[in-house]
Amino acid sequence: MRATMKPTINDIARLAGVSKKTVSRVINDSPLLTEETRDKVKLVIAEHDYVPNPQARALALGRNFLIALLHDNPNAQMILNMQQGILEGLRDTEFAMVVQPVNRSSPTLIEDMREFIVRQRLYGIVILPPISENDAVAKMCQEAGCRYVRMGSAVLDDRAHMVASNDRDAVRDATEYLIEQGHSRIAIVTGPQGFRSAAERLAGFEEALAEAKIKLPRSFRAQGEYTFDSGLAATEKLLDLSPRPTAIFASNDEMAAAVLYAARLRGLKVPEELSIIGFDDTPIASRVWPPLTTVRWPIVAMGRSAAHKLIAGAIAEVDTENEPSEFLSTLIRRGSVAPPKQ
Amino acid sequence: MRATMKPTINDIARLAGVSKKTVSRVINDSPLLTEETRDKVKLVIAEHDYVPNPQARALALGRNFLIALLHDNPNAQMILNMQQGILEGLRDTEFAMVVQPVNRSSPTLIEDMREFIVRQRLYGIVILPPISENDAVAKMCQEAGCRYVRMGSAVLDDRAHMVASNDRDAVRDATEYLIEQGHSRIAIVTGPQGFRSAAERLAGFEEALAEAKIKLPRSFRAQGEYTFDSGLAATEKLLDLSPRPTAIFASNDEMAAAVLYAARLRGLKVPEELSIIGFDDTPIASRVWPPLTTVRWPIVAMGRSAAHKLIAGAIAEVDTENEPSEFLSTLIRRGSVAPPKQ
DNA sequence: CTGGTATGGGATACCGGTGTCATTTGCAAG
DNA sequence: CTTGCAAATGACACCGGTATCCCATACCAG
Repeated sequence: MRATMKPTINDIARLAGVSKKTVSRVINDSPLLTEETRDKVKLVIAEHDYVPNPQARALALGRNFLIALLHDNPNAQMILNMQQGILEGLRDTEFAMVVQPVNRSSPTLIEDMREFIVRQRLYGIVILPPISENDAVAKMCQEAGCRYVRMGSAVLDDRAHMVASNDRDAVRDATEYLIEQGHSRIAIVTGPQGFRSAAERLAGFEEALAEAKIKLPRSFRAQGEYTFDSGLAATEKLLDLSPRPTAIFASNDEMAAAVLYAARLRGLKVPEELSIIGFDDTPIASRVWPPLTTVRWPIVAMGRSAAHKLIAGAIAEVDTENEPSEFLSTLIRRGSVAPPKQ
Repeated sequence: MRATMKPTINDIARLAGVSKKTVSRVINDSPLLTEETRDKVKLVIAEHDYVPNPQARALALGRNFLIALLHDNPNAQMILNMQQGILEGLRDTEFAMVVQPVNRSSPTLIEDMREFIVRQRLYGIVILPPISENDAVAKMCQEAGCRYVRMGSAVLDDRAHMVASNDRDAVRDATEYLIEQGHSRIAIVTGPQGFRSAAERLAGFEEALAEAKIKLPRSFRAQGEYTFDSGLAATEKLLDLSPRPTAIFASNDEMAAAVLYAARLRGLKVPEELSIIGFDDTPIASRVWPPLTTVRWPIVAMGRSAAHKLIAGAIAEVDTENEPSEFLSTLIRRGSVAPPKQ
């Protein structure tokens, strides 16, 4: 039915009776054209389903229309939501999104990434935590001539390069909620050493306790690694204490699920004998019994914002002015928190 | 330090004292070259970190080096594993992977997809279930001149275009396991109408029961939609029955988690009073208590295979001969199955 | 009527590769 | 010492766009 060959700019130029440069001007919304000429060309373009070849444009313009998502993160839902957000931000543009997981502990990390960026001539790159906390990576992007935006749990770069949630405030709120419920023996399962998000969440937790003049014994701070198994081990230690905590804040949902699991293993009733708050609001939080009270951060909106920051300048409609660099999280109250029974 | 500009083929040609065509031949492993020339050029390439511009190659060759992953699926872990598999299959090639979610129920689905394919001049496309079951989509890919591979739970296209698990066999095995344990009142929460995977899983379930001469009352077949909430509603109906089933097979883990949740709501002990088997082996299966017995299918291997099938021919090292078009699933035995207590 | 100046639009080179075909080189046979 | 032929290399056009610069026309003032 339709032409079997994709029409090129030359075809359109010939059919419209103009030069290919004029067609190019129409495509690029050049202001130098008569309305008449523009309409004439646009009509031909529409009639023939003409789509400019992005490879040719990329070659001529010296930049590719590819945004990469870089991650080294086990949280599938988070990555997928981020993908969704970025794609929303890229909608109706000619940009596409490529996804690239990396290995944080690889010794050739920086070189591998540079190779990837150079190979694909990437236009921009969104870096997810925890690797986004690595300044060397950001520096390399800069050097490689690739725009970048870092996602994170605190602002660690200038506005243009950062989209952050405010984990500290969110955890402070969550902890205050536990305190309001009457808890005073509150423990935390922290995230891994060296993770900014882990540090921020711990800081928020400590701030809330300090403000309420509640002491945090060293033993109430158990180290986790953001994984289910590490959460399990950490919780075991906490529940072995005497007196044991009446509430536990886990630095992510994966570990919060582990806290719940560990409580079940010992026959502890949740939330009557142990209150739990998690972080992330992944699907797992609402699939366990009881459903977990947790902190939700606006991943999709943050992804959208990151995409906008990257392509601002390339796309006329996108302006980065009203893109915040910090997003607010909210506490989702479900069934895993209750006042302590004395 | 390093040259600030990326070297081009002309730079390399000049520095090596050969024509750019010769450099091109080196890049493409042409057999027509002297070892001497080849080595000389390769040395220069290495010295200057030269990477051919993929956009230029794509333009000259008339095909892009982009593989797309198309999905319309709520299962984040599955999609991410698939991404991982595809990227493994693409490793050390110049191909990159772009990700594109679609809306199955959009009336403009086919046109949107065609637009996407044509716009990006995609080299190939991996289609995930359930949209992979849509023959119109496959036909459109064909027409648009885009290679495709469909993932699915049964073979519904020729070898070259299909990577499938065998859900029917896997569910038959799982059901037989329940029967071996002594269950005879076994119910199923099915997947949504019109999904091939749902039909296959149901078929396997029915085959096992028929073989064991166990009757499947109509009321023991509750319709779900692969979502947690639908699984919850379906389970409520099953548990209202009298006598109620002693075991439930849920057609995916999300719904299996809902079965568990529903059992808890009524104070039923799992697995003592109710055995549960799920499907997918998503992380949630091992995060709930008790951990779910479930069917695991080799998503990563399947993704890798799909990528290989797509780029076979483009990459010398990849041959599609030993790529199976059907992959086997395995039953993962955890804690949600026990003999019925009479 | 002439000359100056905007302004729309075209000719041509160029982006960085690849295909085609011509040319050079090496070496055995005549 | 030619000639013949195959192997190795190069010249040049081309892929489908964009940038630069130049020309044609229209409009205006003097």
